Amino acid sequence: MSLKLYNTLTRKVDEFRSIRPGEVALYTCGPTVYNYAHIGNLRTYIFEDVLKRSLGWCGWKVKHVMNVTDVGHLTSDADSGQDKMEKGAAREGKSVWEIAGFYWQAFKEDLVRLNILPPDVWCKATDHIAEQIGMVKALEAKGLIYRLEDGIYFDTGKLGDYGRLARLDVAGLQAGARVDLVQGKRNVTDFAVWKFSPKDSKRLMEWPSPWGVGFPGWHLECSAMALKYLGEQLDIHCGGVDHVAVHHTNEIAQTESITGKQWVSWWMHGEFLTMGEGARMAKSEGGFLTLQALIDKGYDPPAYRYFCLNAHYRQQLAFRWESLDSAATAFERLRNRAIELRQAAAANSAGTADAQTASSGRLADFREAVEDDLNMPRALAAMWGLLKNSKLPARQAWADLLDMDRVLGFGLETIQPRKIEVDADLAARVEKLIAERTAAKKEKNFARADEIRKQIAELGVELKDTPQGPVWRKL
RNA sequence: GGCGGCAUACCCAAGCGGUUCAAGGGGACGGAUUGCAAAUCCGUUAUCUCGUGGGUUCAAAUCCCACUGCCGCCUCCA
Repeated sequence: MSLKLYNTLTRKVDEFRSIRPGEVALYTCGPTVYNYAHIGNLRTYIFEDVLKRSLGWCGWKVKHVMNVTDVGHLTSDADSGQDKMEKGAAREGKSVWEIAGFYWQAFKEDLVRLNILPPDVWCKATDHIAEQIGMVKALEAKGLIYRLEDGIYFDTGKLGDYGRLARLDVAGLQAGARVDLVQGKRNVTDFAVWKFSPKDSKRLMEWPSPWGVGFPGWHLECSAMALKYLGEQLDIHCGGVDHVAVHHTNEIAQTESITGKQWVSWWMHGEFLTMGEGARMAKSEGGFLTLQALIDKGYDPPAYRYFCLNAHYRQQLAFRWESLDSAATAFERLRNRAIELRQAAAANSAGTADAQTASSGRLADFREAVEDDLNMPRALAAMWGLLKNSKLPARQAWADLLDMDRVLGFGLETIQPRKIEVDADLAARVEKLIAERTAAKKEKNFARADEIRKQIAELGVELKDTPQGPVWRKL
């Protein structure tokens, strides 16, 4: 049980130790369900999945909580007064609740398609309004909040170490702030813990509170739900790097103000997937790639997972189609190799002592990579080392591969050959051509055979002659 | 303006003081196999080299400084 992890709090890689022996309380920031997740979001969830699997693989029992932000919060168009949820609802002519339900479901499906294990607890912000109001009350009792026209704000100036996580230079922020100052805020870094509904319009989502009708500030939900499900101290809290400076910093401020204890031992952040051609992938900017878009282009979701695992989680990764192609090819080889190995293993007897040794060497490399701050590129290298080792008895290699897959999460145990939906019409045409070609081959009329193969290729079908006869598949 | 990161072969990407002066994947090329292909297997593909220029050190891709280029955050974007 030795695992070294980078901690944003200390900016160092340290050996992970849980608060309670053998158990890990893990909180990961979940999606705001007003639209589909884009592949950049998904990269972060893949990283968190690898973290969670690695903890389990190293022997910890993990309790994982993930929130779902279904409360509308403000868009970046500060003056519009509309929030993302309501905007999504207006766009699609549905209620905010329908929107939230729909995209949450879509998100869950993405997780399944990427072999991301679901959390033990899903918690929705709107199911925890009372807890959030309770936190504001607690903050009020400590004299840490103040009231402005549009909401109740947290006074960050009262905290000595505000911004410790992000190492914020608060003075510097004030000097160079390019954030529009809310009128009356005492510090640039102050943030809303409760927002009032606009006087002239009724929001679709709003709740009464001791301070007035409105809705909770965004940062509050994670604090409230993490406290509820994981207690006052938890081991690891994750999210995207963009959350370091604001969201997580504010979560810490609120939570630790209330409990008086260090809340989170380990903060971990996944780096961004960037779009090669300058365009940034952001939900709020309209154009973004979803997992479904990749599928529509013919990629299998685990190929995207492979693409992500090929780079370290703390490294920015530029999305390029050719890089994805490269990952997709590698993943197909892995899939085929795994299927062969599974079949061979079923027929094979256990290995010799020598083979056992060779095998444990590979596993040792793999373990070292995992334990070194989740170095998946190295872990994949170890996996290929195992697959390339033809001396290893199949049963042994298969057992080791499955063990590695507990971390990698490609679902190799039950993986099936890639199949692409083909309509019956096309299938019939291809079969007919193949029959003709087989006949031509029998007569040694290879020119004719090649011509037919060309015709088949024009239908977007790849034809292979195997010892078992011709095999085809739609590309 | 503040904070942070990155520059390694054709591409992606590990390595972060010596113990391999550089993993793995993709691609390309050569060979085996094939009627020819595909798939598969074997081999080759950074050796005045790790953006450039200095420095530290017995020793640097790995540490320090400068420069250049790129990227991200500081907006309720993962």
